[in-house]
Amino acid sequence: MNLPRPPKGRIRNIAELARIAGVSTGTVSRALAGKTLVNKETRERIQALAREHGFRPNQMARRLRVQETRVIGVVVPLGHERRQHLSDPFFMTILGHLADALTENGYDIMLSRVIPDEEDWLERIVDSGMLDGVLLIGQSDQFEAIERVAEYYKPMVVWGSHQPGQTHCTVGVDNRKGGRLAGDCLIARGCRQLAFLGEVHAPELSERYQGLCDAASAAGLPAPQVLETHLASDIMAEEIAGHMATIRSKVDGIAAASDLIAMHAVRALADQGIRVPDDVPVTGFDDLPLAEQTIPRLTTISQSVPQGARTMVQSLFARIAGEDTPSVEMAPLLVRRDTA
Amino acid sequence: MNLPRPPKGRIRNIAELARIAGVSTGTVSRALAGKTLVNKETRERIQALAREHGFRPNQMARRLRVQETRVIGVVVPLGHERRQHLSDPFFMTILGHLADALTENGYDIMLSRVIPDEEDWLERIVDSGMLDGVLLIGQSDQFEAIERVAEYYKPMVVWGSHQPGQTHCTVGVDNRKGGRLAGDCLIARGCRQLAFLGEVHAPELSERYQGLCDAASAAGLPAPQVLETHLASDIMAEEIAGHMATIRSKVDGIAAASDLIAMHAVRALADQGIRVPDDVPVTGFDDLPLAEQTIPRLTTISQSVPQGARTMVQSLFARIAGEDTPSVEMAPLLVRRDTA
DNA sequence: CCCTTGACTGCAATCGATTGAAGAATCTTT
DNA sequence: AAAGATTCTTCAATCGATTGCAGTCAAGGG
Repeated sequence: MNLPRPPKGRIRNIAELARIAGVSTGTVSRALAGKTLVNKETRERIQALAREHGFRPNQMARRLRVQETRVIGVVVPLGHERRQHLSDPFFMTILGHLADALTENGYDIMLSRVIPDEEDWLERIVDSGMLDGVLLIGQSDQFEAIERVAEYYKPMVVWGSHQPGQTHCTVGVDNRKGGRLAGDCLIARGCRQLAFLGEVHAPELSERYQGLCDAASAAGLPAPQVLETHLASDIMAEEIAGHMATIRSKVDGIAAASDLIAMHAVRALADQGIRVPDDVPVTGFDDLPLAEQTIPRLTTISQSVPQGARTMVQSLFARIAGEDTPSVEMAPLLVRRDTA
Repeated sequence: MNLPRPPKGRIRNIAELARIAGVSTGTVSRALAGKTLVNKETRERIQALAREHGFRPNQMARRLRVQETRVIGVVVPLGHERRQHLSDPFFMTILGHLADALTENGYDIMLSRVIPDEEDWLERIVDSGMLDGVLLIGQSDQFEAIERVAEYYKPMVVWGSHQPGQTHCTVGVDNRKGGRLAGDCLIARGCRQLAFLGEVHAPELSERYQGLCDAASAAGLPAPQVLETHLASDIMAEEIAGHMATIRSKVDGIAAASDLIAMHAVRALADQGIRVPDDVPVTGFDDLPLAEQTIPRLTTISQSVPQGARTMVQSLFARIAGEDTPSVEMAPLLVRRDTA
């Protein structure tokens, strides 16, 4: 049961093992792979020898040879918002679910956060020869680059929004409809002066704002104003606090671009003695775990992140197997909790 | 500025590129690496050709040859608590910070969640030949296995607690002192009947409980009771709610094993009309972002996760360079917020 | 005019495995 | 006992790069 503490005279490759076993490298390779092609006795003898010396075949070499890595790249492009970090709760949440789904299927994960300075950042990743497939979390402002690569590189699935006629395969929620749901909810509570708290440079967020506008115009209200906020959490808190200090009587309902933003908004309002939702209702977006963790719990638009992650992984596996999978657009869902 | 949309007749390796360039593979290799050894004109011609055909050298082959991967393994062993998922907020938080530090230094990250079924799970990882170094998040119940590997594999740093005389290099907080701080804080608020909410199977958590006992005995109080709770978040919520329903008048102060547990406890207490901190103060442990995101904000013991992550990465780089770094034990810090 | 030097470029070994084809040894079958 | 079938095992090519060493060629020096 015990593994040998100091693996004696370290063996570096199958050639050395072959020498001390008195067989050829081919036999060793097959023996360690458990192939029945080699005699049971020699096979077990070689395996015992390998165990004894703590030898394990070099995966880099094996993968080079078999041209299959069982590694999936999970890539977060930070184009429009460079200061945003991986520790962002949305990334972390979806990454956690992707990781669970991938490891359960025996794949390793290579995690990259890239700042798309070089135009060919994505080509570098997919052509590196290190990956069996790629999952992109968010399109950022890199729609063109993603399309270009999708033309020839099939095993790639992107979390983001779907434009008519696009080549690359996305999984995501209908952001515009999500924005609409948030707007309708606020209006139903009697809000007349809506505001969108976030930014509108990334396509996903801009669509959420569009949806909010849809709701407003359907109710005969003016277009909601945009309160600009960066996505990097270190500066976000102050910015939001600043906004919240200026809105008295100008805004009576807030649709935030994300749960994180909503959370900061609720906190800033509370600090100013403005009651949520009685004075100003607030909606989030994403339905991350944190939406349930705040008190009051956030009313928010659910992106079904766990389900989305599973869908991405399934779709990717199908693509690795050579199939061509369509984009999936999930329906957003209003989750009513305590803030609106 | 525009990359070619359909990279014409795909080139698969430097040999093909060499052929159409009319030079040898050696020259191509050197040219693409930007070595001045090759004539400026040929070099630029080859680079242009590569760009034109969208060719990029295979990293697997290169890394096999140069025996350096620039990939760091980040490994989460789930020994005693198999149901725990990667999406756990503590993992995600520290992973985010590790990822930031590593990518800033040009390293990629290979993420593995392992369930240590096979005794040699860690050997498999470090001997895979795919990694320049390994960061382990948590020791779980795998102290032996980690020690065994640390004997011969140097570039490894572990987040966890330090036992006297151990071989492997850890970075972590003094958990016992942390438990003591939590206990002292609760006692100072007048609590006489403390409880530890969590589990005591992993060494880190058990030390936190020890610290709590230290505080109790220093104040002449009986040993705090342990309210057992799993770490997997799906079952945790109910379990905690169950506990909270039974403690009336038996417990007047709760030290939770983590922020996540504390958060659930606060919520469960609130649902029962028990006020926090007025009726029952609660402390967390970790000081994750979520501790600030709940309302009320959690009073908690800070593990300085961002700093710890930086320390791990620095220490690992030193080890990759051949130095031998000592373990680092950081001092925990009581962060007073609203729950105790 | 020969020799040295410098500037490139090519050759071929190497990293550490996998695997098809061919060879050797043993066993059947007639 | 020869032919054929089985069962292992070895040989050598292959995956796609990198790099020390040797070779070529032209310019410059004596």
